[in-house]
Amino acid sequence: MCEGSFEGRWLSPEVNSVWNRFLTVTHRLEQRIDRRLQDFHGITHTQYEILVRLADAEDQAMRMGELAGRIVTAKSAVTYQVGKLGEMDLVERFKCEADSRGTWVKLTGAGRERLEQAAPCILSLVRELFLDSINCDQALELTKLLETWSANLDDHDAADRARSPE
Amino acid sequence: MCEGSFEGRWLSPEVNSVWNRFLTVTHRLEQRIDRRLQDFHGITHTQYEILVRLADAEDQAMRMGELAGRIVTAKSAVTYQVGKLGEMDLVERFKCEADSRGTWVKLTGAGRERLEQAAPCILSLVRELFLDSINCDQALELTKLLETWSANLDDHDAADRARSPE
DNA sequence: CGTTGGTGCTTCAATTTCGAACAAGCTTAC
DNA sequence: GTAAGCTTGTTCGAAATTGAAGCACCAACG
Repeated sequence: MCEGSFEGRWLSPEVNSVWNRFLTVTHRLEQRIDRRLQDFHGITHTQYEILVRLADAEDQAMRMGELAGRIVTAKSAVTYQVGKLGEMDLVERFKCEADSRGTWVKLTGAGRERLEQAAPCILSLVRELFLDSINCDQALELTKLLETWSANLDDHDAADRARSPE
Repeated sequence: MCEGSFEGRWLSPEVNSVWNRFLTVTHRLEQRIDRRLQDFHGITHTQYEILVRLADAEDQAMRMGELAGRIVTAKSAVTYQVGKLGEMDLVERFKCEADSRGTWVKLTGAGRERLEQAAPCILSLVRELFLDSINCDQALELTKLLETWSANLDDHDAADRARSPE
């Protein structure tokens, strides 16, 4: 990237340290958020993410599969967590009319309430740790970076799909 | 602390989407790396991280606690994974002379070999997905961002430590 | 029709992670 | 010295995550 084509087996030290820092920072961020959610709101980060996606969705409802796609985890994990959220009455399941294999998950009133309690707390943490301390230019740059990475990952996924069906 | 006075309860949409993308991208990156490590080299990402840290360490050895600090996980998880790596003979444990509560973990020859096999594969993936597609300025900017976040997290940890001992 | 292939979700066993409780050993302050 | 309090690392049980296998259903082509 900076030092052009790069035949060595190892990354140059500076580059390696960028990647290490990246891993460390992301882990620490998630840990922080997870802890705060559990301490103050009794849900895990995965559960919170589910509530957020549902709240954003049309009709506050979503299909299991799409949910699994958005938060990035195995489908079986979503089944499990939606089960948990169901026990807490934060979420409800409905059979899907159009496709009877399918399941809709819908935010309940209690679910919406819980989210509205938790969200300001978490969002202020996100601002504090992640966003407040960066300026406009940096935010713009970050957005670009994220888009780049996203596109790279998409390419990679596409390449995989192209390879395996053979 | 969480529900205090607070009028912008929600992040603005653009800002929110930065955070969401960030979460998504980091998860996808880790997933990719994990899969490649398991498919081609028979170790998980956590195990790989342990090997990397040990290789970087003086004498290719490290104390359990420091290891847990570097890769960001619970101490018990490190005990577990070092156990696994021990079974595979990639790592060895030694009692610590200076402090007999302590344990040293040391990379074995086989461990070093395994790492040298895996590293180019993983690093090229990291380059491909993460680093190649960004230019020098962006890399610089990213480094700054990571430092900022790191510092924020440090402050936060410090604030915690200051609060709890009371 | 029917049968073949693919999809959506769940179930299950295996693995991993976490936090709390613990044992053992250091350290400090009297 | 020794008692009180930290630190280090492990153990334990509970929770979460994963991938594979399975089940029920759709779609589409003969």
